[in-house]
Amino acid sequence: MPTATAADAALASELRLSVMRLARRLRGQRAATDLGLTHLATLSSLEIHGQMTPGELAAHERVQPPSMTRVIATLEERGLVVREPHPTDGRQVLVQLSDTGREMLKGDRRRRDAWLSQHFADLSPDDLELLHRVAPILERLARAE
Amino acid sequence: MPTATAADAALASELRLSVMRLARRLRGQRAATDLGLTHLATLSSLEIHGQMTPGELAAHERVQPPSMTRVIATLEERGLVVREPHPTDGRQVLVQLSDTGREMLKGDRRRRDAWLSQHFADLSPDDLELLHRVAPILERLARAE
DNA sequence: TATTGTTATACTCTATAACTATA
DNA sequence: TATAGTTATAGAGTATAACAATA
Repeated sequence: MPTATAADAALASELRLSVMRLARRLRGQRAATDLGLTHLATLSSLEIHGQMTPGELAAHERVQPPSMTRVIATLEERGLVVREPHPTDGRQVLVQLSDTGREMLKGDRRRRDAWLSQHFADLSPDDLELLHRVAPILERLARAE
Repeated sequence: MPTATAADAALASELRLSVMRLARRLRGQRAATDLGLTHLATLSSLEIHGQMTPGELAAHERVQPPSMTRVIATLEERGLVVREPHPTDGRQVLVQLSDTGREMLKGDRRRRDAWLSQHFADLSPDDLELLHRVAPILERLARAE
């Protein structure tokens, strides 16, 4: 049935453009913390999953290991994460959120999302409900193989 | 009512992370054309709106004018757009899609969206319906003041 | 030998500031 | 003077390739 495929392609195109434009917009709002999005996402991952190795973080955030090395270096410089040697494998490193990082993350969350939630005011309750239901779907797409 | 605000903030946080992760994922798929996302969005805008000035394109794509200058230069180098002097205002320039650009855009659309629509296979019809309804909302957010 | 992480290097995208040409 | 566009320059983020340390 070619109709379904064509509809999918049209939806893909529309969704893709919207997501990219919104992402670019959101990227512009990061000035409040002066941390990049991968930095913040990395902190969030550490908050959720506890300590992780650089390799795990790289896989989780979908960046290459050298990129994660740099992200971690920046976070460590600012005292937001702590690096510890792995107890049994000398090659590996364990990264975890510092108390400073945890507080910063918590205190900053409201600010980080201020722009977006502020613009929720323009949306109807139905639209908000829709966003609430669709967010996990976008996350699934982002994490798909 | 603090509940609504807290719920909005939580939704904002969730949506923000999902959108950014999906955007990063989509960015990685651009290899097929080796053109950046702003380049492709610019071509799309020209396809939809016809000829536009660099300033209009910059405003539409939410980038600064010098960035759009470079985007246009790349597109012109590849013969995808044509620059013409403005008929009445010597300061302005009109940019429009070339035939090559139009064909490239058309022929490339399927490939560009292949990754995304391919992953629609993992979603239920209900999820797809949700995505269909949410795309314009994301676009509205992206274009909000 | 294979794996984990890092360093060295380069590329892409975007921004701000300064400049040119025209209105 | 003000506006449209461009050029010059810099910064952030990411990638690949080469390297070091450990398993």
